[in-house]
Amino acid sequence: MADHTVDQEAWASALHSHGRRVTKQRLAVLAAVQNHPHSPAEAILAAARKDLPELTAQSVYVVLSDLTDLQMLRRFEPPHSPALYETRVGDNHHHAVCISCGRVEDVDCAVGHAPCLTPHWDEHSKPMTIQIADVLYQGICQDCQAKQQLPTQTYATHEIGER
Amino acid sequence: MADHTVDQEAWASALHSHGRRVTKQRLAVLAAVQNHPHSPAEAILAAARKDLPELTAQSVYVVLSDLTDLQMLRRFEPPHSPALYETRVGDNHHHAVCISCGRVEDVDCAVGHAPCLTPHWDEHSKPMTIQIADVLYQGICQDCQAKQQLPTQTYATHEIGER
DNA sequence: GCCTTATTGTGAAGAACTCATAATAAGTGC
DNA sequence: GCACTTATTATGAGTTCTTCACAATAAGGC
Repeated sequence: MADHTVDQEAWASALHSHGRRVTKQRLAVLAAVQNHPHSPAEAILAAARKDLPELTAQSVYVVLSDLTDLQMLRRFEPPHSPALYETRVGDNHHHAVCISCGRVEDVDCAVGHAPCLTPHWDEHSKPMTIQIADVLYQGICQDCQAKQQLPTQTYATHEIGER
Repeated sequence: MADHTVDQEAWASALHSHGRRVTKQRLAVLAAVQNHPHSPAEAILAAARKDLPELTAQSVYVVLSDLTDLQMLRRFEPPHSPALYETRVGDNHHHAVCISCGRVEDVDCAVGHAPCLTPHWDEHSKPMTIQIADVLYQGICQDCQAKQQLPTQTYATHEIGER
């Protein structure tokens, strides 16, 4: 583990520049998200409570959605799973989700810096001004692929959630 | 409106080929999804009840998720919105969501037939075998863009859901 | 038409998230 | 450093979307 003081100061100044007060709750949530990327609110609460036991779930929800609006955090929602959060923002990366175990991996963009930002519109649709293009890959991770080779293992279609 | 009998027979044979019985509930749900693409379960229930008033919400949920597993329907979950369903499957198209009003438009793939199916993996991540790449565009539709020009209109950040 | 078993309806429960309001504490000025 | 103002957090309940267990119903094969 590296020196967390550096991160804390970076978070503090980022909060300041967005006109937010620097509270231990926000710092704890930010640290928890950084140490546990792709985690749901519940897991972030659990992690943050190791530093700050009196933190409540509702505060975590408020902080997460506020920081997401500020673009200090990024939120994404895999199918059949609660929303996940991460600190890696602004680099336009995407995600791959294992449909068997729910594991999430980061994926850099395949088509350069701003991929697929110029969609081909249907003839009958009204074009929109696109701001974000999120790509969600779904597949099977190496571990689950290995498990499915075993004879006793039945094909688990929708077993997402790593609880 | 075209002749619905044709569609019904197509749905019936598709259900048969998946080993499912042909029930009026399934046909009503399929017709409702076809006539109201990108609709949540609640709207599908309402639409299907016009043909079949005794249909229940729980049946709709069961039918929708079963038909989605069979790939006869496609399900996707825009942020801050319940799951939406559509009958257009197997053509690898994507979706654009207006972050202001929640309107959804279909988008054909920008990069050909199977776009972005070869992600660039992080150095530290374990590659997965990718099966699906869902692209979710987020932007502002023409109507909302026009509305935001008006002085009295405040910037509505997260008003999704067309209830 | 009858029978078997998939399918649907019933009623309730669960997970994830949000809301209203009171308590607390961060930052500002003295 | 201390009081004050207002943003922030905690409390407790409520909402929404979805699923579960089990009984009632009906589709399709004989």
